[in-house]
Amino acid sequence: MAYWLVKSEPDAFSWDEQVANGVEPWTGVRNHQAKKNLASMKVGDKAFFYHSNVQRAIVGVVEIVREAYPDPTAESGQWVCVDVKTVEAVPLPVTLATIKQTPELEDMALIRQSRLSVCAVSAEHWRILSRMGGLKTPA
DNA sequence: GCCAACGTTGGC
DNA sequence: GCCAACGTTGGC
Repeated sequence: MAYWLVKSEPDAFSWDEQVANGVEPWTGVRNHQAKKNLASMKVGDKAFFYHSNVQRAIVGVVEIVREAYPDPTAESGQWVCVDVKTVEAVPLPVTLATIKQTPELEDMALIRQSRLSVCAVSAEHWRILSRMGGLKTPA
């Protein structure tokens, strides 16, 4: 099982909407590296849900429930999306500022490539972030 | 609101 | 195929 981090601007699509919807197609990715990550996702993989721009924090956990298929919002058909299911909220949102202050996390793709909207997360980083976020069941 | 990083476009 | 111009993203 792999771990990921997906970004969304709360103004466009927020964690509250994700919770309300339960299962949501993760569409709109228009970056080749992010697309590659989407295409690598497997059912059962987990991802942190990150609020970019306004809040800049990890606020929730989602699970991949459908692997990459053509993004219906892309006319060309050359982009893909996955379906993600709400798992749980992060009790203590982990802010970008905190992540940057944590030496063990400084080589995360999230930090190194701030514009990448779908990032891989290592198992170790996932464990650290889960603990920081106050999650009871760090995978 | 500004700016850095980065992707894309188009002229040559 | 190079590179300048421009647009977008996201942090501050």
